[in-house]
Amino acid sequence: MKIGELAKRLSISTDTLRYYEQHGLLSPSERTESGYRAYSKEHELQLRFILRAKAVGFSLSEIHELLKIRIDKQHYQCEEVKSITVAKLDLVRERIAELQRFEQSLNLLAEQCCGGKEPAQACTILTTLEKLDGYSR
Amino acid sequence: MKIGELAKRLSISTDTLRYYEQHGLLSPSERTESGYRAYSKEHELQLRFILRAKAVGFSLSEIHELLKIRIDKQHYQCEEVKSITVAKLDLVRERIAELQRFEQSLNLLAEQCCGGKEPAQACTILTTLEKLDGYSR
DNA sequence: ATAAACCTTAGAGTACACTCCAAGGTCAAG
DNA sequence: CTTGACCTTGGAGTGTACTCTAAGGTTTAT
Repeated sequence: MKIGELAKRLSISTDTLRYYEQHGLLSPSERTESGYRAYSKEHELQLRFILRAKAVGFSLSEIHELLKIRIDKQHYQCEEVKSITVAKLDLVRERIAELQRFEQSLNLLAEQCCGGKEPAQACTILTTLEKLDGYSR
Repeated sequence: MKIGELAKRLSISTDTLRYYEQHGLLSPSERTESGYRAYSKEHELQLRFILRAKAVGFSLSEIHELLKIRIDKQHYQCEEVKSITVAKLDLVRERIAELQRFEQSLNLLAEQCCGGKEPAQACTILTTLEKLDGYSR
């Protein structure tokens, strides 16, 4: 399978595929005589794994860790896979909490503001941002 | 007030202050004879505004929009300020929803996995990522 | 035989918000 | 009068995940 076909099958670009190769996520082991990348069925499975891991929120470097384990399963333990997952879960939850703080503040600002054609001189959003105490992260 | 003093007062770096200047967020109007930046009380207020806007989640380019309004309040309306805020709120909510989908998936993966010393060959996280259907976005 | 559609590489560009560096000028204290 | 703490500039580097470009080689269909 050449790069264009694999890309089309999984709806990604050939650029992305080359990028993944550069970053050690998916390297076709063979080339055709003319130097074209040749991907096998197993490469397609690995790419599906990558895309699914991305879809649940893993970054490429986390996926890299997972791939090392996937490729050499017998030398790793469930524990290690789970700890990558739990670490990611913690990260995601932290990020959600941060965004929820933003949401709260923004919602308050939006609710207080009349949003009308009044000149912005007395806009509560502006004045609140001017007066608000503290701005920790 | 020289750059170092302002930086210390608001606990940010002088690099950041110069960065904000380069990006049109806060430009000291004066320089000392020797070319040092001189900030006024009003500059400090504007910087507080910037930091507070950051603290509620606005990006620097959104803050740029807000500053244009803040500086020239009489030529803008509440409506415009509110629409920037609501647009940001929508963005934040979208991002939260995405992260919550990640959280759901990751949580499911983590819960299913024994997390023990068992070899990773039968790890449910790995097998689920291999089997899972679809990977939209 | 030639045009279209594919493939190759290295390298630059994107967005975001800094952060760090080198090479040099200025200012206050001892 | 020198040391150290400050200030200046331009430019490069960071991390993430691509995306695009140029300049060229290959394959396939007509």
